[in-house]
Amino acid sequence: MGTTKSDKFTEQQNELANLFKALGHPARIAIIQTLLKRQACVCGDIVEDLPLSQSTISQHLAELKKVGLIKGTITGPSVCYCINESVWVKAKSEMDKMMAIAVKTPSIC
Amino acid sequence: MGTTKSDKFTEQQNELANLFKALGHPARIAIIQTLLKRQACVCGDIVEDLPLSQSTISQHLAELKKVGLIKGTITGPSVCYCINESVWVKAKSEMDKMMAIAVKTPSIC
DNA sequence: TTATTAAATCGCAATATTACGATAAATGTT
DNA sequence: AACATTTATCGTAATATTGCGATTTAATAA
Repeated sequence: MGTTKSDKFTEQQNELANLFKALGHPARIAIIQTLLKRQACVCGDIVEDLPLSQSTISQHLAELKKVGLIKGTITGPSVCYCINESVWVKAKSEMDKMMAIAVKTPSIC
Repeated sequence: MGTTKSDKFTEQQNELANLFKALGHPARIAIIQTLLKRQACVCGDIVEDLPLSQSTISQHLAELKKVGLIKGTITGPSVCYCINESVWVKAKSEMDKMMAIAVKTPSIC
């Protein structure tokens, strides 16, 4: 095993889980925070900011890109990454739907 | 390796990542949705609802309990699980802080 | 063309996660 | 006490994730 049984759950449950999962690593949180602060930035700047190797950061960027939370465009020899606003809008609304109910649900046990 | 270098990131980044990570599996999303719908429910009911074995669900419940998103109290022979409202309030505000900025950040690349 | 720089990908090792059956622990019932 | 029920834990197997160095790829510069 070691494999998530995605086929046993709904499309919506899998999508939401994938979004959360992509944000479930401190390096990826740090990357997002950097992009929010700088609006956009070159991959190399992120590598300088974070205490991880270039190849490791490249992998984290790829995972964030896979779920659409960020996008990157080639600008000459380097790649400029930024927040993919529209996906965040959708992600936030999905997450909010759940969280808004959760914070109003009394803990009755 | 295979080990996240948590010590290289801030407490806040690790906490946020751990919350997201706990929600980063469709079974755990499904469990939360069930608890939101029923307000509270016995472990066995969740096992009946989801297409996973009893032991697997017990592990997912333990992970959600570890980060505090749910809590369980023993009632006779069974355990009643419910949303831990106060932790969700804190989690939501942390997540919102990031997401509110993200949805307003223009995609400039 | 030949270098130089930037980023992605490959290959690998270590650890983590997912899942299940079997077993154990705890409670309630007969 | 003996049994049934419920949930947690153990042991194990398969796969995934994390991380790094080395290499490759792509684009510019000399």
